[in-house]
Amino acid sequence: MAQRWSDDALARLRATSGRGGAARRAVVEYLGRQNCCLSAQEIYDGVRGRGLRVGIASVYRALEGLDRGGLVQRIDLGDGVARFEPVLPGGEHHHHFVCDDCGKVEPFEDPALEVALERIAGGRGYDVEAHDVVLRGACGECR
Amino acid sequence: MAQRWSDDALARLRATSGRGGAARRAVVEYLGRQNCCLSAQEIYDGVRGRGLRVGIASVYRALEGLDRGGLVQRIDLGDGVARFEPVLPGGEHHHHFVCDDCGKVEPFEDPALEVALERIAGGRGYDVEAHDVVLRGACGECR
DNA sequence: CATGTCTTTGAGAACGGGTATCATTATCGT
DNA sequence: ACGATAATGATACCCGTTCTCAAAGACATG
Repeated sequence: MAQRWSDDALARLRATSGRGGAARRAVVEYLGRQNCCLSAQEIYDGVRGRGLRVGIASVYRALEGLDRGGLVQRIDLGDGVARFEPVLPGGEHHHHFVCDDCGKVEPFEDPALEVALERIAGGRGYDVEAHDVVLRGACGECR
Repeated sequence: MAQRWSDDALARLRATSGRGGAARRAVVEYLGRQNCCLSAQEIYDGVRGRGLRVGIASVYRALEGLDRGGLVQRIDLGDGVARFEPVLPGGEHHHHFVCDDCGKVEPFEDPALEVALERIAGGRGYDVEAHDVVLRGACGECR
C-alpha cells in the first residue's frame, strides 16, 4: 500500500509538473514508507542517511507540490514545526495525540469524531475541505 | 465578564510569581477585552497603540505565564504564528474555522463535537487535558 | 519616607524553521 | 547526442520566538 502511494504520488507529480527529479523521488519514496507524520528535517535526515545528496530546499519543494496536489497532509502539532504524512487513497485518515510530558506522538482513529466533524461541515455556511484535531495530555506511560 | 477574567488572571499570576509588573498587567487587560484569538504581535501592537512602552519579550513572557497557569489557550492555525485567547472560567470554549482564501478566522461552538472529543478522552489510555480543532476551507463570502 | 534586595522589564542579539535566490545539473522531447 | 528548460543544492534571507543583560521598578523593612 505504501508502495502504491509512492507510485501514485510520483505519477501525479509528474503529470502536473512535467518533469521528474531525483530529490523529489527520494522524498516521496521515503515518505511512503512511513506510517505517521514526519517533519521536513526528519525527512531530510532520513534521505541523507541513505547517502543521497539532497538539499533541504528540495525537500520543502517536494512537500509543497505534494500538498498542493492533496497527496500529503500538513499537520501542525503546536511546536512550531510542520509535519507531513501521506494521504491514503481510501479517504480514511487519523488524528494525533501528543504527550505534553515526553513529546510522543500517537495516531488514532475515531469514526464518531469524523461524523461530528462532517455535521459541522454541512451545517454552517462554510465549505470545509480539511480538519485538524490534536489531543494533548499525558500518555499511558507518563501518566 | 472580560473584566472578571483580567482581574482573576492578574491575581493568579501574582500568586505564582510573587511580584507585579506594568507590562504583564497591560497584556492581561488588553487580552481580556478581546473575544477571539490574537497573535503576540497583535497584542504588542495593541498595547503599544495605547502609548505604553512595553517590549515584545514582555508580551511573550506574560503569555507564557498565562499559558502555564491555564489562563490562556495557545492556538495554532497552521500559519506558523501562535495565537492566544482567554480561557473563560465556565469551561465553555470554541474552536476555529480558517478560510483558505481570505485568511479570515471565525470561532464556532458545537456541543456534539465536544461530546465526541470527551468520549475519545475517556476511551483510551491517554489522560487528555486539551484538544484543538481547526477547520479549513472556504468561508461564506469566498465560496 | 528612604534603603536595600530581588524581580520584572525593554532593547536588541541570537536562534530556528521555512522560503527565496541563483548558478549548476539533470531531464526529456527531438 | 543535443538543446531548451525545469529541478536541484548551497546558502543567504526572513520572520516569529527566545535569550541575554543592564536598567528600572516593586515590595518589605527600618
